[in-house]
Order: sequence, then structure tokens, then C-alpha cells
Amino acid sequence: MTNNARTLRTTDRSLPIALLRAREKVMDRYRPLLQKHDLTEQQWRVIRVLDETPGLDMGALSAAANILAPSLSRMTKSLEERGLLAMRRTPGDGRRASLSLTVKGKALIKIIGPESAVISAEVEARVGPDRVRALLDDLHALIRDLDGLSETSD
Amino acid sequence: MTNNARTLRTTDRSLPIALLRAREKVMDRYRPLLQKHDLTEQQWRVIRVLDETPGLDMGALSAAANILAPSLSRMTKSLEERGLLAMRRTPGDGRRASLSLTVKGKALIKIIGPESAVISAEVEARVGPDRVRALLDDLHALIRDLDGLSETSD
DNA sequence: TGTCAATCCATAACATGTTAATCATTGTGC
DNA sequence: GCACAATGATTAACATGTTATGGATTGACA
Repeated sequence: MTNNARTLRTTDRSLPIALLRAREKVMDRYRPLLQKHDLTEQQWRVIRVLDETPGLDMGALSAAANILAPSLSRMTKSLEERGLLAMRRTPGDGRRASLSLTVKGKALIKIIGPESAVISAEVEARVGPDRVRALLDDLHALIRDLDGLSETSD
Repeated sequence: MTNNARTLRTTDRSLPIALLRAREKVMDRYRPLLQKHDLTEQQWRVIRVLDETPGLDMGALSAAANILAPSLSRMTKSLEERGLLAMRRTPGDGRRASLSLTVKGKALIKIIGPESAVISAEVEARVGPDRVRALLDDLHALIRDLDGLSETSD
């Protein structure tokens, strides 16, 4: 190996890689469900967020669903064509768009939601509910601690 | 909202979403470095893994770097063209490929590795070394617990 | 009120994610 | 030795990630 232990970390102890692998392992459980309904995980995220908070604009939705604006533009277009969400210009501001689920979109939530909850319960049962809770808290704490992109201490 | 608390989880308490957001926050710190060297994070992962374990075949590299085989095929082709890695057919088995870094690839590790370690140290300082360690352990435990794709308990 | 920067969104271009299908090579059973 | 399944890698096709750029609307301000 080119490097030694004092410089580059082993991939095994790399935080980004561990987070990626953990996420993939979890998502593997949900993928069959989403596939059954012809949804990508990103599309499902958009729909869920819009269910939680209808009327969001692209910027807010992008932040809430963790999807970059260019991807979101493409996605909303296709989801609109599928009749799952509606997009209209804001009355006051012609630049801004207001997004919300259609009846069909809300119906999808009602169908997939419970099935998704079953999978979540399975994961919790396997990992342990308390450990899942603790992990969620730790992750949110990590996010808080890293907030502010370039505020290094020096 | 269409759902209630007993069915679909709030995006805030969704494990996949939390893992995604945490990962993005961490990666934001590394992105400028990689960009400076014209590498994507995936390319960097491939290079690191090959540094750790030279001679891997596509399947093993795919698993170790968490990159699906089709993506990896494209990437190795481009990385080979850039002179960073070398690929040759296995003597014994004409299907299999053996991948390893070139001198130029190893040189890249020597340059980026220390800079990457600095960023890791910054992240640790911000989050707390013990908490990072605990989080890594928890993530690996999660991965272990979820191993085996469809082994539900019923 | 006309100019100009700022804001919000969309598009472009290329890399990767994802599933399905294909191709080449190897192993198996007969 | 030959058909045939199995294996490892690639290709195809479409969706998303990512940065840079463009277009339209708005807001500030002289």
C-alpha cells in the first residue's frame, strides 16, 4: 500500500463510506416496494415531503428532499406528466412555483405509506428500536455540528 | 397531511433520509479537494480501494467501493484512459479482470491522501473523535444486522 | 421609469445509479 | 467433444448527481 495509517484513513473507518454503505443496506429493504409502484427513491422522497408540507416552492422542496434543483426540475416535470403532482406559478411572484400533490398523488401516499411503515418496523426490529432512535439522534447531531460549510476553526 | 403518525414516518425520523443528509453534509467538506484534482468521489473511492487491495477484479472492487458494476465499467475505462489505473485479463480465467493502480495513480494517493486526512481531522474535531468512533461502530453494526437481503422473521 | 443586479427556475453537459439484456468465457453433464 | 447452464464483465436505456450557464421575473435605486 502506498499510504500509512497516519495519513489516509482505511475505507473501513471512513465516515462518508460507512454512511453510504449503511444507507444502501437500509434502502435495499425499501427498493422492492418502490419498484412495485414504479417509483425511484427520489420520487418517493419528493412525494412524501409534499405530503408533509404542501405548497413548497422548488428551492424549499429541493432542500427538504435533498435533491439538487436541476434534478428536481426534471423530476417534477415527469411527475406532473404522471399526474402525481401539480405545479403552478405563485400569484405574487412569477418566478416562484408552488408544488402540491394531486388527488392521485395523495392516493399513492395512502397505498405505499403503510407498506413502507411495515418495512421500517422490520428494520427497527432487526436493529433494535432504541438503537435506531439513538442513531437518528446522532446523525442529526452530526448534521448540526457540520452545518456551515466553510467555517473552519483557523 | 394525508397520513397519520402511525403509518408513514416523518421524513425527519426516516433512517435512509437521515443517513443521506449526514453523508451529504460530510461530503461537502471533501468535495472542494476532490474537485481540485478533477476527481469525483466515486473515482476517489475506486482509487483508494485499489490502493488498499491491488489486483481486485471488477466484482470485488464493485462490492468494496460500493459502486454498481455498470458504473464501474464506465469508470475504469475512463480512469484507464487517464492513466490512473491498469486493467488486464486474468491469466487463468479470461472473463475476469485484474485492476491495479499505475504509478500515476499511486502518486495521486500520495498527494490527496494527506489533504483528505486533514479534512477528516477537521470533521472529527467538530463532531468529537469519540462520537465519530461510536458512530462508525454503530453504522457497521447496523450493516451487520441488516445483512442478508430478504431474511424476514416470518 | 429605465437600468442592473439579484433571485428563482430551467437547461446543458457529463458522470453515476439502476435494472435489464447481451457477450464472452468457463464449467458441467452427457 | 458438445450442448448448455453459470459466471464475469459490458452495453443499453433511462433517472439522478453535479457544476456551469441561460432565461425570466422581480427588486433596488438612481
